[in-house]
Amino acid sequence: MNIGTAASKSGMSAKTIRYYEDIGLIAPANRRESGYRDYSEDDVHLLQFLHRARSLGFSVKQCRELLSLYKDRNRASGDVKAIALGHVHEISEKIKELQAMKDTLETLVDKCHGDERPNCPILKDLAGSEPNNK
Amino acid sequence: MNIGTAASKSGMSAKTIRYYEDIGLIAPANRRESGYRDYSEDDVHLLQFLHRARSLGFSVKQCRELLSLYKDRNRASGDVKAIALGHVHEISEKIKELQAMKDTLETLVDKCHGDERPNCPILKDLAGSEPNNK
DNA sequence: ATAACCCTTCCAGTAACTGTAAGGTCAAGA
DNA sequence: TCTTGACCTTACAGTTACTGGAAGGGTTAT
Repeated sequence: MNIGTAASKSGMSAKTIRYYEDIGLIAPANRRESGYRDYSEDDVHLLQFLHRARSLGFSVKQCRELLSLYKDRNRASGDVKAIALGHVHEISEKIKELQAMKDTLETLVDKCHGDERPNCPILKDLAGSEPNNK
Repeated sequence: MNIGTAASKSGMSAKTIRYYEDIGLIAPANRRESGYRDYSEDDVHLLQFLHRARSLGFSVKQCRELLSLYKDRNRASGDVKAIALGHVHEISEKIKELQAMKDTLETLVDKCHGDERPNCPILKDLAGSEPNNK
């Protein structure tokens, strides 16, 4: 099948598939005489794997590791678990960070009357303790 | 003061300050005869504003808006509040997304025995309903 | 004077694509 | 058969917000 078909079956764009080939995340596709890339169901399956992993927030680098473990019939389940756990940790940290930002901003927004008057607590906070109306 | 001093006072790197000047987020600094950039306390204050805004997750583009509101003595508090609220919304969405990822991954990790056997539920999930041990 | 450290500009690299341009291929309808 | 439109190709630029490094000049203290 053509790249467009493989793209819609796997959920990613044709652009992305070519990109993954470019960076060596996936092997170069077979080519027809016309030069068009030609994909099998197995190829699509691999693309789906990648799509799912990326949508779960694994980086391309992590996908590379997961792929090599996926392709290795003797891989240890523990290796995969370690990658996943590491990733869970990263995600937790990111959530904490965002939550802290959100809390701060919500506090500021609450304090802001949000009318036409120029006195804004949000700007005051950003400007620090000693606002400077240059 | 030199850029290094302004950097440590404001909490950002000298590189970043030059970069902000480059992209026009801040005005070009005054120069000494030597060509060195020269910063005043007011400049540092502006840099601190930016540092705080960036650390709260505002994009550079949003910082540009905030800055122009900050410099405008007649700005409406409501404009600032709108930007902040929009940003809070973005952050909330991001948190939801990450939380969903984390939940999925934790479920998978729980199912994984994590030993030396190659049968891994995480890879199975990534591979979809019809695993293919090519 | 010499070391140590600061500053300058400029170019490249990062992550993971997306957009665009210029051109070749394919299938279906007039 | 010709044409139209959808699809494919490569290659290069742009995105975000910086960071790293090279090559070279300025400043300060000993």
